[in-house]
Amino acid sequence: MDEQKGKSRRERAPRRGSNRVRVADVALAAGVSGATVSRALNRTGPVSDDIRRRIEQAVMALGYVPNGAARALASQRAHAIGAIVPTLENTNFAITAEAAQRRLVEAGYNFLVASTAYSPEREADHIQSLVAHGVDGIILVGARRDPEIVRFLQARRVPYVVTWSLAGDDTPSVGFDNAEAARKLANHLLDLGHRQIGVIAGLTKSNDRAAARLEGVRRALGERGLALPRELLIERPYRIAEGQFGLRALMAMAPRPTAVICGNDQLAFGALIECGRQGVAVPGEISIVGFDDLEFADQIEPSLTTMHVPAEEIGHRAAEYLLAKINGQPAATTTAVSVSLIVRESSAPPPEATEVKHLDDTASTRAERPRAPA
Amino acid sequence: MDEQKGKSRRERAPRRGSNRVRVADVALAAGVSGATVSRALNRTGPVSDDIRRRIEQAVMALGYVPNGAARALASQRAHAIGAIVPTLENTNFAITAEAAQRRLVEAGYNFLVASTAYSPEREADHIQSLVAHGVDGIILVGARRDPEIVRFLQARRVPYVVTWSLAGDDTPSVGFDNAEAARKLANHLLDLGHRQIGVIAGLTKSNDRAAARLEGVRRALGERGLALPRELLIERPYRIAEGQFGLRALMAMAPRPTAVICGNDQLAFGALIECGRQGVAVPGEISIVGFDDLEFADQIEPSLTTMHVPAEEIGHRAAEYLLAKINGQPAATTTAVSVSLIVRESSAPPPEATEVKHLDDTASTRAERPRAPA
DNA sequence: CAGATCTATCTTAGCGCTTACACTAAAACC
DNA sequence: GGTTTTAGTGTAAGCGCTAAGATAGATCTG
Repeated sequence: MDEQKGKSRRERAPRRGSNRVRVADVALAAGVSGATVSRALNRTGPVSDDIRRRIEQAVMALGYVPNGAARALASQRAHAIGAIVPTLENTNFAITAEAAQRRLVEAGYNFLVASTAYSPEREADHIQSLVAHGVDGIILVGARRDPEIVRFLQARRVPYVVTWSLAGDDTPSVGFDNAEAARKLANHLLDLGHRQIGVIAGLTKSNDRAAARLEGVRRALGERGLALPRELLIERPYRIAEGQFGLRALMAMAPRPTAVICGNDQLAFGALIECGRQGVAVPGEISIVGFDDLEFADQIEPSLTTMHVPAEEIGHRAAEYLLAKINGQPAATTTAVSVSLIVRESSAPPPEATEVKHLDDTASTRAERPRAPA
Repeated sequence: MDEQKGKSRRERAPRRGSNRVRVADVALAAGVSGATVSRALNRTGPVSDDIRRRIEQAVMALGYVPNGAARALASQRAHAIGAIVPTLENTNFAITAEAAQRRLVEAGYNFLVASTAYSPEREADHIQSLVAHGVDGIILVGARRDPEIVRFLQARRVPYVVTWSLAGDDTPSVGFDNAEAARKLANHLLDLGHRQIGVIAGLTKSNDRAAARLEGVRRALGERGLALPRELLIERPYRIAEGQFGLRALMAMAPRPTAVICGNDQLAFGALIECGRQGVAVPGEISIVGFDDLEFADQIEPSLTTMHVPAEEIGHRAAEYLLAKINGQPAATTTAVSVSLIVRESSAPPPEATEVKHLDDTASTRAERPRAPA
C-alpha cells in the first residue's frame, strides 16, 4: 500500500508539460550530454569540432530554441538591458534608445524600454520592475533622482548609466553639460548684441536637463551683469504648439525681447511658426534659437540656429559602457560627448544694434545654401 | 572513506551564492511556507488577512524583490511582451510603441523592443530572440513576412498581432487599409481637378504599407482612366531631405505635376520646403498631400493636407488584444482603426482648373486659423 | 456525531538550463 | 617511463520560484 502510494506519486504526469525541445533532446540526438550541448552553444568550454557539428545539426533538425528564463536562472544573467526614458515621442530619446538597442542586440542582448512621462515615481517603479526582471544593466536619462532608488540599484549591484547629463559624482554617465551648452547658446546671442532675451524653457521641475539649460542661460546673462526678468521666462512642455504659445506670451511683454532661447527645437519650431503667423521677421526683428538640432532644424525657413547634440552617440556609448561593465572590463565612468553650436539663419544682430561683437569662436560658420528667388 | 567523499560533495559551498533575499527568507520571517508567500504575492490562492499582512511586512523589511527568471521558469510566463518595429526614429512607431508600453506596464508586463531598419531578416532574428526570451506575446508592424517565420510563431503558440496594416487572412491585426486610405487621398486631389499627379512614395520593396499606399493611388487613378507614368513616381526613404529631393526631381519633368502625393508627412514636409525654396506656390501652383498627420502637419505654413492615423490607438489596441489573448479571453482578430482625410491649406484646385468637382464628402472641413498679415 | 466538504496551509517536485567537479585519455614534460 | 598537463566529456546539483497534491482543522451535513 505504502509502496503503491509512493509509486503513484512518482508516476504522476509532469505538471506542466511543454512539449518543446530541450537541451536534453538535442543532447540525445547528438549523442552527447546536456552539458556539452550547453558548452557548444554558449562557447563556454572546449568542444571538439566533430561534436560541435553534430550538435548544430541536431539544433537545426529539431528546431531547438533555448529557454531564456531557465538560462537566466541558471546563469544569473538575463542577457537583457533595460532603458527608462521620459518618452519615446521625443525624437531625441527615440534615437538614443534605437542606437543603444542596435548595439545591444549586436552583442546578444535583449532590450527593454519603459517610459516615465517625466514622473520620478514612475521611474522608480520601472527600475524596480526591471531589476525584478533581472536585467543585466539599466540606461537612465538625467542625473537627478531619489537617493533611495540609487541605493537600491547599488545594493543590487545592477550596473546603470545616466545619459543626457553629466553626473558630477561617481555615477556613470554619458552626456554633456547642459548648463554650459545653454550658456554658449546665450553667449552667441549676447555677442550678437542682444540684451532683451526671452526664454521658453521646458518644465524644469522634474527635468534636470531643462533646469540646467535654464541655469546656463542665467549664468551667461549674469556674467554680463544682466538678469532674466520673470516676465521673460516661460516654462512649457516640449511641444510645437507650446512654442507658439510661448512666443505669443513673450511678444505681449512691455519691452519685447529681441531674441528668444528655446529649451529645445520643438519649442523653437513653434516659436518660428508663430513669428511667421504674426508677421514678425526672423531674424530681422527677433532671433530664435533652439536646442537639439533635430532633423528639420536646417530644412525649415529660416533654418534654425541650435545646439547640436549627438543623440545617437549617447545611446551607443551608454550601451558600450554597460557591456564593458558587465564583462568586467574597464570603462570610463564619465563620457562627455561634444555638442556644438550650429549657427544658421534664425539668429542675427538685433534691429538697430549699436554694437556687434565678435561671434562666439566655437561656433560653426554660417551655413550657406541656395535660396528661393525673392 | 566513501562516506567522507560523499559528505564532502554534499557539503561543498553553494555554487553561485547570491545573497539576495528569496521567498524562503520572507517565508521564514513571516513564519509561513514559501508557497503561502507566493500565493499571497501573486494573489493566486486564498491567504488569511493576518498572514498576508505579516508577509507584506516581511517583504518590506527585507526588501524582497522577486526573481523574474525563476518566476518565468516555474510559471512558464515571462510577463513580458515584445514589439518589433522598423525604427523608433519614425515618430509614428515611437508613439505606437509608447502607447503599447503604457498599457502593458499597467497590466504588469515588461516591454521589449527591437528595430529592424526595414529588414525582414532582422525581423526574423528578433522574433526568434524574443521567443527565446520567453515573451508572452509579440507586436509586429506590417502584414507581409516570410511564411516560415509565421509558422514558427504558430508552432510555438506565441500570440502575436500585426499593426499598421490589416491582415486579410486570420492573422490578428490592428490597423487600417493603407491602399484604401491612399485611394481616398488621391481622389481628393482628383476631385479638385488634378490630372497630372506625381507620387513620392516610401520604399515599397520591404514595406507593405508603402506598397499598399502606392497601390491605392494607382487604383484611384485607374478608376478615372488615368495611369501613373513612371516619371511621376519617385521612391525614397522616409526623410525630410528625401522629400526635397523627390520634389526637385518631379519639378524637372516635362509636364509638371500639379499635385504630389507623398508617402508620409516627412516626405511631404520636405516637398513643401523645396517648393518654398524654389518659389513654387503651394497650393497655388502645386498641391502637396502627406500621410500620418504628424504633430507639425497643422502648424507649418501652409498647413498640410494629410491622412490622419491614430498611432496611439493602434498601440493601445494591439496591447489590449495581446492581453486578452494571453488571459484566454475572446478578442476580435481584426481591429480596424479609422483614418480620416484632413484637408488643410496645401491642397487646392490646380491652376486654370477647367472643372472643380465636389470635395470628397468624407473629408473634414477646411481648417480655419488666423493668418499672418500679408 | 461520523462522515463529507471546505479552507488555509505545507510539502515537494519540478521548470530547463548552467557549471563545479569528476573523470578519462591523450599530449607534454623531465 | 613516469608524472604532470591539457583537452574533452559526463554527472548531478542547484538557480528561485510555482503549483499540484497532501494535510489538517474548521464547518457543514443528515
